[in-house]
Amino acid sequence: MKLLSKVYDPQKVEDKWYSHWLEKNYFHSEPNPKKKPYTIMIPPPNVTGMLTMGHILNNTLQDILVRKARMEGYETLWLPGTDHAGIATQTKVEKTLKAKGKTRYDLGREDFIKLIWDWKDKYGGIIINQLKKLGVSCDWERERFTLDEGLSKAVREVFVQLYDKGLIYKGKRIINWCPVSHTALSDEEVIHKEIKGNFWYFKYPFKDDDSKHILIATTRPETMLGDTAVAVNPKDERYKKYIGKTLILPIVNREIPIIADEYVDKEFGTGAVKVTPAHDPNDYEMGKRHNLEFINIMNDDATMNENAGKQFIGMTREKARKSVVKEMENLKLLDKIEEHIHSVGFSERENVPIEPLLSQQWFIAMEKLAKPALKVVNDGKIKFTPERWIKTYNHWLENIKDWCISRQLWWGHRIPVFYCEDCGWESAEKTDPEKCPKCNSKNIYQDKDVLDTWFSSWLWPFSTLNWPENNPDLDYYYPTDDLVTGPDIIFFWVARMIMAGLEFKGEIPFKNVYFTGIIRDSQGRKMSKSLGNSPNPLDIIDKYGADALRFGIMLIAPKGQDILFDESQLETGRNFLNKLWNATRFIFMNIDDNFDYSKLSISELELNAPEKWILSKLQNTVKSVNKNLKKYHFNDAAKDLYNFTWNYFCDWYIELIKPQLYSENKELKKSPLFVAIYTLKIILKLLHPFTPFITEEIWNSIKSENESDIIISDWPNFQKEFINKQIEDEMKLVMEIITAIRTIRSEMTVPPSKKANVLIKDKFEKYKNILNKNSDYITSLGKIENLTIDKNIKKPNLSATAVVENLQIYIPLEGLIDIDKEKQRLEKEIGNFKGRLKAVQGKLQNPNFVKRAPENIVDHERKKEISYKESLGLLEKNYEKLM
RNA sequence: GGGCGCUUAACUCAGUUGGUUCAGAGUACCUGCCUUACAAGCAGGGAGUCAUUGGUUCAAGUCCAAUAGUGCCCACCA
Repeated sequence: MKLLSKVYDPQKVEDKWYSHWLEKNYFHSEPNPKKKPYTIMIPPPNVTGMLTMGHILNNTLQDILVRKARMEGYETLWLPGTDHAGIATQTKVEKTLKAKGKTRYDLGREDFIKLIWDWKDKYGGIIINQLKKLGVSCDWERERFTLDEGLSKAVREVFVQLYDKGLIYKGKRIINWCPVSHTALSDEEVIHKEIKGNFWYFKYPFKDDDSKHILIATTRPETMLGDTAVAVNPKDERYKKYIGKTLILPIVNREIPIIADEYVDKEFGTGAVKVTPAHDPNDYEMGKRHNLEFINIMNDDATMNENAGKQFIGMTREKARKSVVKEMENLKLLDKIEEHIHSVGFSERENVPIEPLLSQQWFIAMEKLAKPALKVVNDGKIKFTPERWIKTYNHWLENIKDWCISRQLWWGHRIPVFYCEDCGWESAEKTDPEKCPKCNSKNIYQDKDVLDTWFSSWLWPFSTLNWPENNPDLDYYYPTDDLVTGPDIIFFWVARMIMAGLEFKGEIPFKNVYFTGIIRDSQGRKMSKSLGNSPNPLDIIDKYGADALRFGIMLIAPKGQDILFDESQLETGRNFLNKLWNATRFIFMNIDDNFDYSKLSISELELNAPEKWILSKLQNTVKSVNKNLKKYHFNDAAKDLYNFTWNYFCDWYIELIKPQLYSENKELKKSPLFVAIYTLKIILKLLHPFTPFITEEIWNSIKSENESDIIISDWPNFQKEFINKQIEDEMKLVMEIITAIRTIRSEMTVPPSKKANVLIKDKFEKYKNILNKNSDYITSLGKIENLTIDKNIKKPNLSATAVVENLQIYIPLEGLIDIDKEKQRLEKEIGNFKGRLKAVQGKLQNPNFVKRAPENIVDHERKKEISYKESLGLLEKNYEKLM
């Protein structure tokens, strides 16, 4: 037995056990044909990442699933890793260069990449170490990185397969160009925001007659420099006569045609649209339909190029906008400016407006891949929790567009396409060719672009198991079981993993997807660095301990709803663990060193009512926790454990057995104490997935020598034989009596130190047995001097009364009783019962209710009516006696 | 413009299959307690027209519809 401090101190415990678990290799998994596998692949955090509250939520959930599965006897693998996060990482390292006044171009591609690898080796482990603080039980021997050798191989295999099938293609399209990171982005990496802007009305004069003009409205004046037409709706009577005529584009003085296109909305703006095919997706489509010229007026960084005209070269978009407007004003071609709110695409990473740009990029044709992915989810082969995300998933996949996968970055998987300068050969290759297979020329080069980070992430469930090589790990662990992730990456990641799993592995990648909520601050705002409202989880762990953080988060995290987080909520978790700690201390204090409780078993003990009762309640809890975890109702499971431990075990059971524990007769304490230890041990096991550290600490001080660490102990299964409904009812009555006595004492302000006499009148001797059996418990918890139970008791003068079922409780309070107070109390109680009676009678007087409601419901209402009437009668009698 | 959520006590939220201890928890508040496990505690208490309106039903926080407020996602309206 150990001495335990009065307050639980996580700092002393957590690191010790994490090292212990690692030393014992409990987290490591190898294929074991005798066991069923249970596998989770971690959503790999960015190497650049720092632990956020989102990670805490997500990884606690996974750890709960994993630890439970491990205890249940599955061969459990939780495979960890990090994501190379193309743009984020490259930007981060470029910033360190910039501080030295350099750019990546000064270093050149090779050296720059080497620099990022150095950075990764130095800082990439930070988030992993932070996760370890949380207690996650990942198999660190299997840690992977989306840019490591094995994953690169998988990426290349996939690229070549899709290329050879014709599903990867190169094309000139309007893409989202990020002018800060100088790369194309996929549609998913663009966030639309409502921006207050302007509508500028410009006059474009006719070629034949420059006194006449057509009025157009635009939100982006600077793009007029690339206009190659003006479009109107063919049915628009106002403009019909002008179709086919030629305008002079001001400033540039280019001749542009007026074309007719259905796309144009007659009602919007002026009904005439300037067309800039190289800088707007819709205009691009129109440009193709009408064979217009595509004039790109911008450089990669969204400054103006020579096509924009000499006076604009080098200007930023913003500056060019002002210049163009001014110039138009000077030319007297600016008609008016109106305020206009419209949506602008922003780069997700850099938070700057993206530029739609015509550019040569690589794409994946997605439609074919999407179809089977839709099927497996809608057929229920992959289950989503909460289910409603299926709709979002369907909507995206049904309207899926081709995925732009090329990025003009240096950090990432390079596109494995090779070209021959001499004969024009082009091919995707699994290994770097030394010469052109067609003409033997050595004049070959590889595509300069790299792949979107998600191109490696979407292979994560099987690339981490060394696909494409056939190997025992892949056979054993794939498909994985659960995926836990946020709904914000349902398109980026979840949908694409499903597509990849089906396409390349021929099998779903996971059976269940649990979508967590998003953690927000107490005002409902998203946590973000710029707002400074994102607490550092490591500080919280220092303050409360990882267990309290885990448990606290689980208590407030409802299924799939967003979570408003406030640090004070974690106090509940911390207090709970302290309660558990102290309950343990209490038990320890009562264990005699010279008695070995591990030699006892429940079957050979004689159990009193409280023992039977707590064992029954315990099994209810086991059942409920298992049910809730199975349904991913983590907060309900946490609440089950909280309520059982605090309200049943501590508040009632331990209090009930105290007299026996303090008794001189050692025999008397054997059975209650053993049941206390037994119950505590099961609580610890159920709690272990939620709060691994404290449970391992307590477990190791209480377990018998032949038992293992709790982390690999057996998970408690429901044991029906302990359920005892009769005892539960009995104890409920006893507890109601005790509470009634306490209430009177409290309301009559009888101090706890003053013992009282209590008389209980059991008129019909209905509860004689129960009362006799449990009178000691009532005496001790009610702080009673003398307890008298009889069928013939006369209410003593000046006593407070209460009614439980049809028992009357009298507490004589000579000298203490305040008649007015007691009257008030009784009036309140009487009012209470009258209300209830009225409600019940209302139901019973409704003939339809009696006729149509099921019999047991009607029966129950009748019983209630009788009982209320009885209680009311007794209360009223007592009230009258007071007068 | 479409889709998906949310609205229950002062605050943050549970409430699964309509019925029975279903009107709850934690925090906060009030009263009394340093009762030898725990003041991060114990005992007791007050507090809600379950957003509004209508419908289905013997019976509605619970199912349906509409409305209001609020949040998120998707969508090419210059």
